[in-house]
Amino acid sequence: MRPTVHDIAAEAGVSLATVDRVLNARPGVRQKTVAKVEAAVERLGYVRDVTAANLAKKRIYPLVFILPEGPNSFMRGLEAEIRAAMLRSPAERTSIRIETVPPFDAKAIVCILDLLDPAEVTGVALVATDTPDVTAAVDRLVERGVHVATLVSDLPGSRRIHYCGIDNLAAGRTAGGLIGRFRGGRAGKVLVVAGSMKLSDHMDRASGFAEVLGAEFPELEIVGPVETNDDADAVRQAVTAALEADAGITAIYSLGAGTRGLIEALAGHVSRKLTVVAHEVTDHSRQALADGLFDAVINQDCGHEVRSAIRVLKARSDGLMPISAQERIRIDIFLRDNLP
Amino acid sequence: MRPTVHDIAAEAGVSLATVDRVLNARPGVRQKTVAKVEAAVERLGYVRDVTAANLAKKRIYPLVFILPEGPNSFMRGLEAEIRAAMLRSPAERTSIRIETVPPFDAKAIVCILDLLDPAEVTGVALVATDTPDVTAAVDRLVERGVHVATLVSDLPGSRRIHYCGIDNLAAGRTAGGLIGRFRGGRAGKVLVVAGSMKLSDHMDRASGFAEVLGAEFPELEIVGPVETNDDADAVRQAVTAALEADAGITAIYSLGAGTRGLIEALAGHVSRKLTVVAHEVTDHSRQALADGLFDAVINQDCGHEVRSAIRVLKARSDGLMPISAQERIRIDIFLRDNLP
DNA sequence: GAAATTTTGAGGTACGTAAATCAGAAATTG
DNA sequence: CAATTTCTGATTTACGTACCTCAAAATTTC
Repeated sequence: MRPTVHDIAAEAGVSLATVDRVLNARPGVRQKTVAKVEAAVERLGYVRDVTAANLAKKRIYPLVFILPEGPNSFMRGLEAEIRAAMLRSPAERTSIRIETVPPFDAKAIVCILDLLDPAEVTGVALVATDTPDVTAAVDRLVERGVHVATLVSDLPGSRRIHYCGIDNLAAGRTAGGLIGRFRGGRAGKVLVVAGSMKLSDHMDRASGFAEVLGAEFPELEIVGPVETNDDADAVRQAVTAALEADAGITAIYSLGAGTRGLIEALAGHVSRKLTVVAHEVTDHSRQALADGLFDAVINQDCGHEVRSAIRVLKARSDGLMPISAQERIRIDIFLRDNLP
Repeated sequence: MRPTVHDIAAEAGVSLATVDRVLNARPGVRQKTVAKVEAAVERLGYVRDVTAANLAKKRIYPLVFILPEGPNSFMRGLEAEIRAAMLRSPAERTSIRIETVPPFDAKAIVCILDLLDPAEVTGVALVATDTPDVTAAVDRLVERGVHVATLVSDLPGSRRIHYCGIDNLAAGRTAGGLIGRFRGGRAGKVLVVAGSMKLSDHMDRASGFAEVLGAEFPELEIVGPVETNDDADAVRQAVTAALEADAGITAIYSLGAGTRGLIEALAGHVSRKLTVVAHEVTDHSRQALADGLFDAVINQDCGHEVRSAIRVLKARSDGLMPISAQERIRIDIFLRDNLP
């Protein structure tokens, strides 16, 4: 049987009340006595029963998710997963609020972060552009005692406790490896379509992609990246223009959103037999895979990301470390043959 | 606030004791009263607080994992994950026992299953060959009230409550899609190396692979599958023999274990520039990817599988349904570019 | 060394559920 | 209608922890 507070009290030769004071960092215990209790905890290998503690505390974890509004299918899928998690709130002792902000609007994010009350929120998960003001706002919030996790796109220099998303450098490299192998050594140009280089995930994907093409597939030349702000119409126009301007383009790597626009542009050039790799499984990309318009789609499981964010934020609020392997978000590769 | 048993008692106009009798299916309650309580539960949307219940019950979940012994790296990785889960046992209220059996030894599995005492075990997760005697033993165990989950390889006709593993038909299709695209339309033969057709996962992979090649890549002809019982030496001999016998082989799909043998065989034929897809990331396959000997490795995250098995078996013991999306094991595709 | 302060002990209640006892009420049986 | 049997209520203890109060002990301060 695992030891309880009673065992600690007996082992340390103090009363239950003192053990409680030490374990919960309450004042009024001499340093010498604190050491005795801590030694007993160490000796017996005591670990607080979090479920019993939560029951006694009637603890709930108030969490806030911040993500962009708008038609972006991936973000809406993410939101759906958050809503699914909200349905499990009673069982998981969470209380989740969703805040949406205009896409690429750093000021709006900063504003929300600064208005959060640490007394009312224990953790925040946010999808953010990697700009200095957002990083600063995150750091201010962490300073005020709120745990912050980044979602989908990281803020590398910030004090966030965890990043819930895929390794985007590896994702870009994967795309490079796939396109390179699919082209089978034939020379040509690859159009790279991105949303915004202010998003660290897009930056990383572009870097990883360029790295692999440079190292393993020198016969492929990169065109771009063109920035579209993840807007489908902008993507359609940019891709159409590029394809018409340059007959040497034989492949496309779309590392951002606006997949609908990409599909519309491709529909006008079916004869080109382009190798296409895009990101995120949505209704559109799924159909494009099935139709043979896309060769592969790189995906991140947003359900996993949301559940991971909740686990990590809860664990940190309890002062625990999460299972790191469980929190690693995998890079999923879908071909038409393994669509779920 | 979510309703408690007290609220149910008040709402139904009965005592706490009666609510308890109904909720825990204890005898001595008239059908009419049961209905009253159930109606109150329905009206208030009561859900039992599992953590409080477990605390009161001092509940632990005794689980048994059955897996093959021997040098198979994947199985040893699986065992390592089970041992990692055992370290979390105190917090997760599990008590896990590992039983190992000789590989492909159906009788040994049957023997262990039949000797399990339902009073001492609530759930079993096993890696098994798909043979009628194992299926029958699983059904007997389920009949005796033990929850059974299959791990890695399924027992399709059995009464197991859950299969913790990838969709192997889709995995085979994925391998087909990858090899087909990597070959870029060039005709040739693909050697398929399997462990045993008595394993449903190997069967499914072979079927999926053949399906995609037949439908999408008719220029590729399948040789095999050759069966090696997942023995590395047998794999080496089989692959070496096939490569020497047939100069038309341009690709290999290794859908079972014994990857070391495959690598040794390939080392003697580096000039052939074969397209190779294998299963499971291990030290060997990781090195082969890095060396460019393998083009892709299809993987299943055994940590996820173990955690999923534990969650499912626990949930079923509590009469709950797990989050199905969380329990779907993804097919991971690794290129040298996205190795973790 | 008395007074003030800090530290500690003892005991209780609570969280939501499980599980038990025992007395009393209701229904069924003869 | 009495004697059973079946059902129900009231109450208690327990799980492991949190948090509270009050008194007693130990320590520090003057």
